[in-house]
Amino acid sequence: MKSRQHSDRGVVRRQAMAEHLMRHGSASVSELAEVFRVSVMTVHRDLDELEFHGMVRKYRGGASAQASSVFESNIAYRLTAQTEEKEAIARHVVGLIEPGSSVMIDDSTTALAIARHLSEVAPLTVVTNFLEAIRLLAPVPGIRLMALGGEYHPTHDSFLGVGCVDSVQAMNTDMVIVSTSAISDRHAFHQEQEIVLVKRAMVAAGTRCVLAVDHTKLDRVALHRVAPLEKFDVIVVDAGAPAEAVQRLRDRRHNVEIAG
Amino acid sequence: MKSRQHSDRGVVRRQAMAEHLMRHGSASVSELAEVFRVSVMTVHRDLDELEFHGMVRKYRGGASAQASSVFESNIAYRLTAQTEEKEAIARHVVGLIEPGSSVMIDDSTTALAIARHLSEVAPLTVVTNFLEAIRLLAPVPGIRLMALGGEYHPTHDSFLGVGCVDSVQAMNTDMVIVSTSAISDRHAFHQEQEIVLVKRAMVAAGTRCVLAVDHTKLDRVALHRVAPLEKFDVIVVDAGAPAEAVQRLRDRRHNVEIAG
DNA sequence: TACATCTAACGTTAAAACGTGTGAAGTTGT
DNA sequence: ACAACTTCACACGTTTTAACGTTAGATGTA
Repeated sequence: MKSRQHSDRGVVRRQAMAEHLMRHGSASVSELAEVFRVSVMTVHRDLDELEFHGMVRKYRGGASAQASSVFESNIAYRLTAQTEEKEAIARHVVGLIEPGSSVMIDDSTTALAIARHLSEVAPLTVVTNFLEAIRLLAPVPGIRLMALGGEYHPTHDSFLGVGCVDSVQAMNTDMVIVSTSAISDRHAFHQEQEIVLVKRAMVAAGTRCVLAVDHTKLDRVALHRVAPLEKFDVIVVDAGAPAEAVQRLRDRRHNVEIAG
Repeated sequence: MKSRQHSDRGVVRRQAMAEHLMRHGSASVSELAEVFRVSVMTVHRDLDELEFHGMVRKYRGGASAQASSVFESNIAYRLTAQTEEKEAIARHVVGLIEPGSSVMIDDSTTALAIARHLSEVAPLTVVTNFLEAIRLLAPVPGIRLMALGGEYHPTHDSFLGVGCVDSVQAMNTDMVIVSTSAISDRHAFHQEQEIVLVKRAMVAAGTRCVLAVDHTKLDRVALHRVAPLEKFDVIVVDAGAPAEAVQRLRDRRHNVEIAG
C-alpha cells in the first residue's frame, strides 16, 4: 500500500486528537497544540472538523469527547482499518454481480471499496444513498446511477431518514449489498438507529441479499438488530475470519463465502 | 472576471467542437485534430466526453451531431453565458430567503449561482436534486441538506425521473426556486419532458415560489409548458431585461423584481 | 491479412488544492 | 474593561489533480 505522507498526516492527527479526547474526556486547545506540535490555529481547524462530523463538542478554551457510540461508528476516521480485507471482500462481491443487473449498496466503507470495482461489471444499474459512492460513479460510463434521497448526515456522508427509507421502499434491485458493524451467529447489528432503518429497508428491497463484513465484525453485537442472518443469501467475510466462527455460521446453514 | 487559462481551455475547445459538429453535421477525428491543433488522442477524449453528455454520437473515424434540443439544453457547455446576470439574480434571490427556513432549488445553472450564496443566510434547510449543488453544500456547516433521489442524468448532472418526482411530492418547503429556459407573458417553458415533470412537482411543493430567469429567456417559448406564471409569487430577472417586456408582465399582475 | 483506427498506459507539465503558520481583527467571559 | 480566546485574511510550500502528447498494443474494417 502506498504511503501518502502529507495528505494522511492531518487525518491521522485528527484521529489521534479524537482518541486523546476520548481518553481524557476533554482537553484545552493549547494543550492539544503542544501535544501535537502544531499551531493553535490548526487545532481549532481540526476541532471544527471533528465537531462537524459529530465526534467532539467544542467550547471556549477546549473541547470534550462525545458519546462513544458516535465515535465507534465514525469509522470514517479509521478508514485505514482493514483496508486489505475490505479490498479482498470487494473483489469477491463484485464477482457475484451479474453484468446488466441492478445492485443497491449502502453507506459503509466496504460499499465504497465495492463501488470502486463496479465499472468492471458494467453495464450496471447502481442504487445508493452514499454520497461518496455517487461522486465516484456519476462520471462512469456504463453505470446507470440512481440516488436515494434523504437528509444528509455529515457523519456518514450519506442520505438517511424518512426520505431515504421511502425511496428504498419504492424500489427493488436484483442484488442488495450491505455491511453491518457487528454480526453474531444469528443477527446482524448496527449501533445507530437511523442507519438500521435504512439497512432494513434495503434488505427488504433485494431479490438477493449479500452481507459483506470483515472478520473483526464477527462474534460481536451492537445496540440494534438489523436483521436475522437468514435474510441474507450470502455472507462474505475475508480470509482472516477464524475457521471456528465460520463453521458456527455454517452450522446454522448460513451460506458463508471466504474472500481470498 | 478572472482568466483561468488552463482549466477553461479544454471546456472551450469541446464547446467549439460541438458547434463545429452542429454546423457540419459530422467530422472525422483527424479533421478535428487538425482544426483544433491537438492530438488525435485528445480529440478522442473530447468526443468521449461529449458523447457521455449526449451531445454527439461517435462512430469509427469520426462523430456526428445530435438533435439540437439536447444541444440547447446542454447549457453545461455554455455555462459561461450570462454569468454576470446570473450572479446578480442569485444575490437578489438570496435576499428573499429567510434564515431558518427551507428552500428547494432545481438543477439549473442559476440555481448553482444561488447555492454558492446560501451559506450567507444560514441556518437553512436546502432541498435539491442537483448533484453539483449537493457537492457544494454538503460540507457547509449551518446548512441542513436534503437530497432528492432519482436517476442520474449526466446531461444535467442531476437526479430526475419517477424517483425524483415522488421525493418532491413527499415534501413541502417554505420557498421553491426554479429557473426555466423560456418564459412568455403567460407561461414558463422548458424543452425537456423529464425536467418539466420535476419542476412542476417542485412548484407544487412550495409555500412560496420564485421564478429566476435572466433576460435572454424573456419572450420566448419552448416545447413544454412548465406552469402558468400565476403560480409564481415572485419573478426575478436581471437588469438587462427590456423595460417593455417587464411592463407587459406587470400588466398581467405578475410580481416582477429586477436584480441590480 | 493489411491497414486504419482506437484505447490503455505512462510521463510531463501546469494549475489547483491543501495544510499550515502568522499577525491582525473580532468576540467572549469574568 | 481586559485578557484570553477565536476567527479572518493572507502567504507560502507542498501535494494532488488535470490536460495533453507519445508510444505501443488492441480492435475493428476492407
